[in-house]
Amino acid sequence: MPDAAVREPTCSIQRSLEVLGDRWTILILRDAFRGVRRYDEFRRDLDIARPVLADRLKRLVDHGVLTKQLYCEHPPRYEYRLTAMGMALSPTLVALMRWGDDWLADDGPPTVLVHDACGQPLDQQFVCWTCDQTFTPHDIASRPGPAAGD
Amino acid sequence: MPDAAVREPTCSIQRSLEVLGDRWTILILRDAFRGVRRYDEFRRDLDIARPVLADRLKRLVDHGVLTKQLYCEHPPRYEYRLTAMGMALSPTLVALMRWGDDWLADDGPPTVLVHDACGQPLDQQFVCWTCDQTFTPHDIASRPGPAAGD
DNA sequence: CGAGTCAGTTCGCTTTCCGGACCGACTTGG
DNA sequence: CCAAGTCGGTCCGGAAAGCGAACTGACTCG
Repeated sequence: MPDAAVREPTCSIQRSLEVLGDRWTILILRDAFRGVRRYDEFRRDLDIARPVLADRLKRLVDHGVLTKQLYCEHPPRYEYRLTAMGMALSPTLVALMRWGDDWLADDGPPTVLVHDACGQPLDQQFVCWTCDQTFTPHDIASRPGPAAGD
Repeated sequence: MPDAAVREPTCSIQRSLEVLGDRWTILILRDAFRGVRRYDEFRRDLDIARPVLADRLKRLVDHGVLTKQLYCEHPPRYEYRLTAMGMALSPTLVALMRWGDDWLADDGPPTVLVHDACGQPLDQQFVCWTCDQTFTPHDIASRPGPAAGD
């Protein structure tokens, strides 16, 4: 049995958490998906301390999840928008929200996500395009990928 | 002095984060999905400080995400297993993992999740059962749910 | 009997987090 | 021109959380 000395970031969940692994960061992104873009808007909505918000926004920009765009020249004012990388977090946030809906919301979901085209509630599923079917967590297996260490 | 009742979260993401919103908690759950069940196994794998692990396991058990089951009478030994509530976090962890794969893993994914039945990589999609189709984040809308406050 | 395992708890120390105060650029009103 | 207000931050000291090391206690194994 080899020692656990080989503690490298070889896990994608761990890598993701290095960017998102903090209570405020996820809430900032939730707001971003809702359309919030400005420093003060985030601050008022989240009731977050100023230094913490500034730090989290900077981290997210540094990681490429948000961009800082000039929207006013005099005085210089910026807004924070989701990049493609940020938009790609949508499934994660949706999954988190649905879990809260299902297991923590006694009175039913406060907000329901729907398919824009028809207005019906959306579902989130694992899909196999080969078998052309959806399936449950129990039918998931895992195998080493291209960057498998050992 | 802020009233606790007013600050009660009306957002399912926020409620979820009250249970999961901590770097270690997610990693513990990742290990649980991998089949890790015992205190010392978690500790060695995560290289987490003992008091922190004990606290996180207790929190997860208190919230109903894990159960503590006796697996040895003499001496009494327990193992931590995912409940249905815990298993329901699967889409969240899969989404996190895939995001890391797509945006943070330069050399490709270290681990690939596959459909157990056929061995082909799985996909995760938003599904509308009314329109009988999958769709992207851009086609999501939201509306107030049953528990919409104001 | 002594060493080892498993599952914790207790104790200080250190790092990180947080909220309030402060800062600077600019606009608006008088 | 000066005063007040807004926006987007930075700085600082106290509070909380994280951490490693040591200790406990119930058992097993040789």
